[in-house]
Amino acid sequence: MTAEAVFDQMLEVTLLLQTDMTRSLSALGLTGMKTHLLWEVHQNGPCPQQRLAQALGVSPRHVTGLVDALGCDGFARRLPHPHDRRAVLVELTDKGTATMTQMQEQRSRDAAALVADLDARRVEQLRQGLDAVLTRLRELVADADSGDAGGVR
Amino acid sequence: MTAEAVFDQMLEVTLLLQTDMTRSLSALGLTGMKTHLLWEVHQNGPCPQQRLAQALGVSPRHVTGLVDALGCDGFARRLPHPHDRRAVLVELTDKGTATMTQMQEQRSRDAAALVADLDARRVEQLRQGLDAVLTRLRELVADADSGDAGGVR
DNA sequence: TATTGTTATACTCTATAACTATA
DNA sequence: TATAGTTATAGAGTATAACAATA
Repeated sequence: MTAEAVFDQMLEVTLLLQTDMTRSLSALGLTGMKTHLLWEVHQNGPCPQQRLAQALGVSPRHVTGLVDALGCDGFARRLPHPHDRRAVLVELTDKGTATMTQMQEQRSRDAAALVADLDARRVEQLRQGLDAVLTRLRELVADADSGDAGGVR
Repeated sequence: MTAEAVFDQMLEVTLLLQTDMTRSLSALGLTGMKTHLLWEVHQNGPCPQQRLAQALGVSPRHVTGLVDALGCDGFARRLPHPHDRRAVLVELTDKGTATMTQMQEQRSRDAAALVADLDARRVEQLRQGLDAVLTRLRELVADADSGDAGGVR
């Protein structure tokens, strides 16, 4: 059935995208989590670790380790929080900022390369198809979520 | 640009599919790797660990651990190899076979649910669009591969 | 001598709990 | 008393290297 073909394709996309991302990040000495953290700080500016832990959905302890490692590799550093002496702010170094900027540019190039074989009408059809699938997929995941957490409902 | 919208959608598909898969597998006491191993054996029948290591792209040592864990949880077991006393064959238990069969059925249901909002023509358009994107994506990944491994060439 | 699998060891990612300093 | 972050500890997942049994 065609539905299964589409599902298989999406699984392959998932596999390839993940493989490629893991590999290109590890060439920079980064992991998905470290990159996610860097991305948050790049988007929102200097940020206390507590908030990063919530944004990334990991433990505060884990953020300590992440920031330690990113500090070691020169991507980020800790600043004293101006009003709360318990907290620290994490900010990007020049290297961290440059890395995030390059990543954005690379993403644009990859996006263009991916649909290079399709004319504009086809790309738009693809976008609409993926939109419908994503709507359903979000529902499926949310259902499983509440089923896990909420029990009977 | 629309190309970037499509790219973002594919990233979201990747994220959702992976989140959902990790969660539903862990409810069964499985990981992606263990499931992949089970899948190989389910498809190809009893199999020496060496071949599994190559199929999964992991170290032989890792397969030992995987098979130990799967044996512990009753999904698979080791058999003596009939012709080579160095080797063992890994085969599925009834529980392992039943689990793989259920997974296939669930996959069919999920595939149908995902495109439920689209008529057959739209699904076919989506399939063709994804096909073009996948062709490019495979190239991108393969290029990065040879760039990593093969050097200048 | 080459191959299959295992024992020994280590590194990364991630979590929980106890503790310190500050609010 | 509550909050931010760190120290201590632990458990997956994965790798390499050395070793045993067999080919």
